[in-house]
Amino acid sequence: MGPIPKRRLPVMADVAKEAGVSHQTVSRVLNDHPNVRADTRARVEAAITRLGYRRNLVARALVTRRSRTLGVVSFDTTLYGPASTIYGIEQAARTAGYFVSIVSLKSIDAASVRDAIDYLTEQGVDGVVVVAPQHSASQALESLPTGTPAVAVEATHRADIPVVRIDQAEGARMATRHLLGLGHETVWHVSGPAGWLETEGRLQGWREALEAAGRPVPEPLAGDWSPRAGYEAGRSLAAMDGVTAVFAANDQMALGVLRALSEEGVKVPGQISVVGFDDIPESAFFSPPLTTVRQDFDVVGRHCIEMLLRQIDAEPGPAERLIVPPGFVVRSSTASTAAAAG
Amino acid sequence: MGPIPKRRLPVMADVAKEAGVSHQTVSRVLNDHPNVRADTRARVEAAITRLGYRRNLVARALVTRRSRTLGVVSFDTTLYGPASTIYGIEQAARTAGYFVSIVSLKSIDAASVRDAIDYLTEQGVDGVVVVAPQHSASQALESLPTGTPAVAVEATHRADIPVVRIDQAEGARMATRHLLGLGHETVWHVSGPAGWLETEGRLQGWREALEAAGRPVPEPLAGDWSPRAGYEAGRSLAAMDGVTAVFAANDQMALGVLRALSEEGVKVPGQISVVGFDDIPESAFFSPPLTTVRQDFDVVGRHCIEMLLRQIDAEPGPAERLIVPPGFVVRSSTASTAAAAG
DNA sequence: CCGCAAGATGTGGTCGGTCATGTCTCAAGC
DNA sequence: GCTTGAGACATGACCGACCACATCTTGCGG
Repeated sequence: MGPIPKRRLPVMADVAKEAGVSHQTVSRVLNDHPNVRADTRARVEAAITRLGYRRNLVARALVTRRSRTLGVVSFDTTLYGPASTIYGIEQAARTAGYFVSIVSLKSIDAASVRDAIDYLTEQGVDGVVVVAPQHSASQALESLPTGTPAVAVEATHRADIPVVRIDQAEGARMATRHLLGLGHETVWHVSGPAGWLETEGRLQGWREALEAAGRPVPEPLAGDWSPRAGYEAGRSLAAMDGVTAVFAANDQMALGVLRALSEEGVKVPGQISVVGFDDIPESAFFSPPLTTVRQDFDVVGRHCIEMLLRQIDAEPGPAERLIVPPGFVVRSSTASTAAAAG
Repeated sequence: MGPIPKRRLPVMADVAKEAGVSHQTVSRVLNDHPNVRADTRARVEAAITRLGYRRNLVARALVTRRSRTLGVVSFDTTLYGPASTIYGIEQAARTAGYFVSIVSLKSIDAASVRDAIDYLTEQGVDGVVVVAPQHSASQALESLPTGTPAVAVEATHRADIPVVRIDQAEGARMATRHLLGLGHETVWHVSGPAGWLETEGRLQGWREALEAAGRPVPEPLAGDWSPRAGYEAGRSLAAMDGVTAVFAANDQMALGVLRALSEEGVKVPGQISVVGFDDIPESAFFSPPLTTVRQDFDVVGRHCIEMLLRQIDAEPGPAERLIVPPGFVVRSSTASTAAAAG
C-alpha cells in the first residue's frame, strides 16, 4: 500500500456519481425534499456515509445569503454577568441551529463597538446581539444599517432595535426597601463605574426608594465592579459615622465591602447590613452569606435569541422591549437595626 | 418620493463599474497588490466608500478555502477558568485577523464533543481548539480527521495534536509543600469531580508531595468545583480530628470550606490552614484572603492561538506540548502550626 | 523609431452549493 | 388511445469573490 493520495474532501458531485444520481437529487436528499423516492434516498444516504461527505456550509451560505451564524459583541466576557448571558445565548442559538461568533471588547468606546459590528457583518452574520451595556455601545448601534437584525441587551437609542433588559432600577428598589424595612435610617450605595447603564439604573432605583420614603440620600461611592473597589469603599464607609446599611452595585464589590468591614472589626450584619447585586454562585458562601438581587442572565440570553430569530425569520414588526424582573435573595448579611441595637 | 427600492448590497462588480475598472482591479486594490497605479487605486477606494461596499467574506472563503474562523469547543463557559481561557483565545485570534466561533457544551460525553467538532468543521473553520479538560473530550479528539489543525487545552491521547496545559501537579505540589513547610503533619484534599484532567493532576501532585515527605495520605473528599461542594467537605473536615491543613482543588470550593469552618467556629488560619487553586479575582477578598495557586488562563489562550496558527500556516511539524508553570500566591488563609499552638 | 520587458488592467473559469426550469415516466381519466 | 398532470430526476445558471492567464500600456535601450 502506497501513501494515501491527498485527496480533497468529497463534494456533492462525488456523492452524486457514487449514488448514480445528479447533484440536484443529492441536494434534495440533504434538504429532505418530499419528491425523492425512498430507494433513491437510501442510495444517496449510503453514498454519503460511504464517502464521509459533509456539506460545505460556506458554499451554501453564499447562495442562500444565510450563514446561520449570529454575532455577539460583548464587553469583558470574564465577568460573571456577560459570561452567563453569552452562555444562554449560545445554548439557545445552537438549539435553533445557529452558530455563534463572538467578539469581546476590551475597550468600550463607540468606535470599537462599531468596528466589531462591521467585522461581524462582513463575515455575513444573520444577526447581531450586543451585550455591552454602556452608553458608548448603545450609541454605536445607531450607525447600524437599518434592516440588520439586531438585539441589544440593556438598551439602545434606536427605536427599531429590540431590547432585553433586567429591571435594574426595580432590583435596586427591592434592595433599598429591604434595608429600610429592617429599620435603617438610610442606605449608602457603592455604585458601578460611570457610563454603564446598569450603574445608572441601580443608582436611580436606590435614590427613588430613598426619596419615596423621605430619607436622606447620601453621596454614592463610585466603584468599578471589582472586589478591590468594594474594599476601598468599605474602608471609607467604616470610617464614617452613622452608616448602618450599604447597597453595593454588584456582589464582587459587596465582597470587598465585607472584607474591609471585617478588617475594621465592624460586624455584619450586627453593625452594618450589606446587600449586593447579581447573585453570583459564590455569594451564598461569603462571610456572612450575602443578601442580594438575583439576575437571571440565562433567561436574558435565551430571550435575545428568540427575539433575534423572530426578526430574521419574520417581517420586522414593532421592536419589542422585554423587561426581565429581578429576584431578591435574603441571606445573612442584613439584619434589623433593632437586633443591632440589642 | 416612492418607497426606497430594496436594493441588495453592492458587490465587487458595482464598485468596478463605479470606478470604471474591472472587478479584478478592485480585487487587487482590496488585497493590496503592488501592480496598481496610484490614481487607479484612489479611484477604486473612492468608489468603495461612496457605495459603502463591504467585501463578502463568505464568497471569499469559498474560493480561498479559508474561512478565517477558528472554532472553540468548551465546557461550561460560565466557570472562571474556561471563560478566561476563551477570552485570551478570542483576543489573540482577533488580533491575528480570525473570527472565533464558540460551542459550549453542557454535557461532557465524547459524543457531544465529537458532534461539536463536526458542527464546526461543516462550517468550515480553519482550526479548532478544544477547551474541555475531561477524559471524554480528550477521547473525542481521536476521531478528528488527521490534518485538521487543532489544539487541545490540558491533554489529548493523540500524539499529533499539540497541547497547552498548566502544570496542575506542580501547582498541587506547591500548595502541599507550602502547608507542609508551615509545620502541618499532613494535608487534606478536597478534589474536583472525577473525569477531569485537572482533578487528577492536582490529586497526583498533592499525593506526590505528601509521599515525598513521608507523610500519611488521607482519603480525598470529592467535590464538583462548586462552593456548595466545598461547604459540605468543610463540614466533614470540621467534624474530623486532627485536621490542620486543607488543599481545595479550586477557589470556589475553598470558599465553601472557609464558610463551613467559620460556621463551625473553626479559626482559619488559626486552627486550620486552607489553600485554593485558580486565583479568581474574588479570592484576595475572602475571609480570610485566600492563599492559592495562580493559573494564567490568558496566557494559555494566547498560546493556543499561536500554536494553532502555526499549524494552519506552516507545514505540520512535530506536535508541541507547552506547559505553563503555575504561580503561588500567599495570603492570609495559611499559617504555621506553631502560631496555631501559641 | 522599433522592439521588448515590466507594469497595469481585463477576461473567463472556478469554488460548492441552491434554485428555476426542463425532461421524462407513468398512472388516472375521458 | 390519448391527454393530462404530478412525481422523479437532470441541466444549467448563479451567488461573489479569487486566480491564472491574456492583453494592453508604458518606458527605455539600441
